[in-house]
Amino acid sequence: MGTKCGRWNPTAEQVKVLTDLFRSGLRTPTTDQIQKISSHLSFYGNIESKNVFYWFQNHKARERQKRRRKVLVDEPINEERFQLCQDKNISSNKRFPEISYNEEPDQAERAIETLQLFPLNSLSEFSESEKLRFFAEEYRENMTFSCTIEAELDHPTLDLCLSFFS
Amino acid sequence: MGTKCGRWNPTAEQVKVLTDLFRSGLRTPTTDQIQKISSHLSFYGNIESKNVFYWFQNHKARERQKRRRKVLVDEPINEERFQLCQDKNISSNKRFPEISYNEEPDQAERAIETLQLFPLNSLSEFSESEKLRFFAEEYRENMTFSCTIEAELDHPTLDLCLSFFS
DNA sequence: CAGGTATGAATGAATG
DNA sequence: CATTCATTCATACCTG
Repeated sequence: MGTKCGRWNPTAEQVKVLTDLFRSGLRTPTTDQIQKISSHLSFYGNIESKNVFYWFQNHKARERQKRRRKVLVDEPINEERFQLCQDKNISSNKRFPEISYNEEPDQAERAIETLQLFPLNSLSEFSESEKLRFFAEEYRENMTFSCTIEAELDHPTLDLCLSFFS
Repeated sequence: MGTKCGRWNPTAEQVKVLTDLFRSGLRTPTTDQIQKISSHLSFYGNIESKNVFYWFQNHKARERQKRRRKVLVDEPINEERFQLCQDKNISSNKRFPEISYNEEPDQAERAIETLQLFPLNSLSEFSESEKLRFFAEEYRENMTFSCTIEAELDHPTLDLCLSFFS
């Protein structure tokens, strides 16, 4: 338990709902949506609207950051390894299963490979393309979002078919 | 060795380079810098960008912690202020209407208590002195950072003379 | 092996 | 939306 209670400590159920919403495409909930989500999640424990707000802010930002770094470092080096890394993803964190490391069979080999692919002076080229990187992920932003989350518990379903386009 | 690869385990060389960079004044590297550093350090072993990111975050934060603890020892009076400031956060957020479905019974009480101990003007004053206190150590933050690390090995030098202010 | 410490990792909460 | 800070969790490693 986070006992200190200085800050919000989401329960597993709360995280699940939030994650489901996120995976369903919700990124920047409106005030109304935040209210409803918060109200719904209060069933599972203490929560405030701002917690929901921050959660989405953080989750979106970190998803972006993660991708930013992956694309530049992992992907170009070796796509197969990257895939393997994703597939072998084992939750190392009880609360938020995240990416995990896969053991590189040969570190020295990879290092050499990396250096060959990315001599220092060629790295600067990526700075440019870095800026036009992720447009695709934003395409949902202004779309109507309609989703119903199954709570898997005896709590009423969270119906988010809100007046989204008013 | 922690061959488990459950989490990144920096090699001595990696730590040395990172520490040298830190000592040279680098505190919060940009994404580009993180990329370059990570790429460079991959020569010494497996590493990801986020490892570099976390390393600087942690190192800076813990440096701050140490300094703060030292100050607390020197001036015990400040300790109370620190504790109170950290434990009881004033809920005076304007962005969030504080709909609060689960109101903490003693929240109002604590808020009053906090206000009594720290009238607004004294709080801001403290905040300012805090900033001043640690200004010295961060003065490099926005300055141009230019440093060349000697790797002491047969690996090419890491040249971080980047376009810092673009 | 137990307990403590150092530190990697994560994330809530801001701020500009 | 990015960036940063504070705090906490998790784990490697050391020591007795």
